[in-house]
Amino acid sequence: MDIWKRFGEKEISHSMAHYLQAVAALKAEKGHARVGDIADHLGVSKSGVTSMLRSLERHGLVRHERYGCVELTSVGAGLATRTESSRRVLTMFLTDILGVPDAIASEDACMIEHLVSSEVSVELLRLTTFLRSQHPVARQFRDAYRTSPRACAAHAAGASGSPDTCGVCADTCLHDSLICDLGVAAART
Amino acid sequence: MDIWKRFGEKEISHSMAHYLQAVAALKAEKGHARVGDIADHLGVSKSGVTSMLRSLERHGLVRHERYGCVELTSVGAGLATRTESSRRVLTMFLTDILGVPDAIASEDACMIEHLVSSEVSVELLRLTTFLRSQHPVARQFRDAYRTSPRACAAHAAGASGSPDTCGVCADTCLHDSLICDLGVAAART
DNA sequence: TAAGAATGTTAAGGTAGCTTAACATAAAGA
DNA sequence: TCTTTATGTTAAGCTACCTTAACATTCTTA
Repeated sequence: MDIWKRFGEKEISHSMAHYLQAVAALKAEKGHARVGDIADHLGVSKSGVTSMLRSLERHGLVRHERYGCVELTSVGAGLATRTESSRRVLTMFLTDILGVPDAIASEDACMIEHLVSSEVSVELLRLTTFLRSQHPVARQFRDAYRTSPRACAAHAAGASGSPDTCGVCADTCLHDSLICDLGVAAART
Repeated sequence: MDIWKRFGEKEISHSMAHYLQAVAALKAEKGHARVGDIADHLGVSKSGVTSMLRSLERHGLVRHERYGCVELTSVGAGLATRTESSRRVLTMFLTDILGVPDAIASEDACMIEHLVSSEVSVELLRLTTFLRSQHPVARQFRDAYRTSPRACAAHAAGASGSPDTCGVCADTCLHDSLICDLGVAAART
């Protein structure tokens, strides 16, 4: 049970992913990426950028010489592209298939874009493409799903929760536990 | 464009989420959670547990007195349950709907369980429940989806990639960019 | 071409989350 | 009770990522 510890061992951190994407975006937008541009783009200080660039350079993801422009290595560029693609797929899945509001979809996608394996991203792309398509089954799905119950079917039925009928929730209703109001903000103050 | 910075402002961090789940699991399993148990369960040092408990106490998520047992507050317990539920829903979606291998599904779910909003978790539960159900449309979906093409349909067609036909990929094929071999490990050594 | 503005780096410091080593407390047994 | 063992805490130090303040370099322009 040690998977959780590998969080810090991912190929790139959340910050690194966004620095790489910033460099790629600036390069595409204005032809070059400089420390100040990156700082503005990400809303961090220039000194923070300098030190992150040192770290990215150590990881072989960018090239940067003192007072010069920043370039992505091929590995860095690949990572930037993959993260960006992952974010796009996630966002589209969350909005178009799950029907979550744009703001929430964007935020969730931003948080997890760099943590989702390429296997999952690819399958998510496949599912999203399929369910958005003109395939007759996809059309039927969209019609039927719109009216599908919001909560776990077995428990939503109200009938003293016969758990066996719900393979997802098993013995406890996941729906309720997912939406409980935690009031963490209040606890902090 | 500052969503990305709120990564560190989530109600709980990855580590905190797993500490809370560990306490809940130990409490359920042996009736109490002590520092050593938590350390063993998570594979960290006891001193690390002590200091994390101080932090969790500051956040109002646990109660802990010197040399005593650890208790979850109601907020902490709610957070533990929600994270656990989120993980279960994610894992089931990834394995049963997307068809990703168990090991990858577990790892991805572990990484993002605490980062996914409850809105998304709830909708994911609804979708998973529906697609696993005996609803005729769900059955048809399972039959049809099994043979659905693995790549973005428009690009997979091979035909000089007419992008307009693929609403997901737009101008660049996301499928290819998601699976590129990055060789980051190699770059590190 | 020298002054001033724009840009970039270094230095020092803060939080989070981990480590090991040394120390403190509690529990058990002779 | 007194000692041994189990358990928990403190101290010091590490990396990552951010900050501000001070300093260095480069660009621009008069």
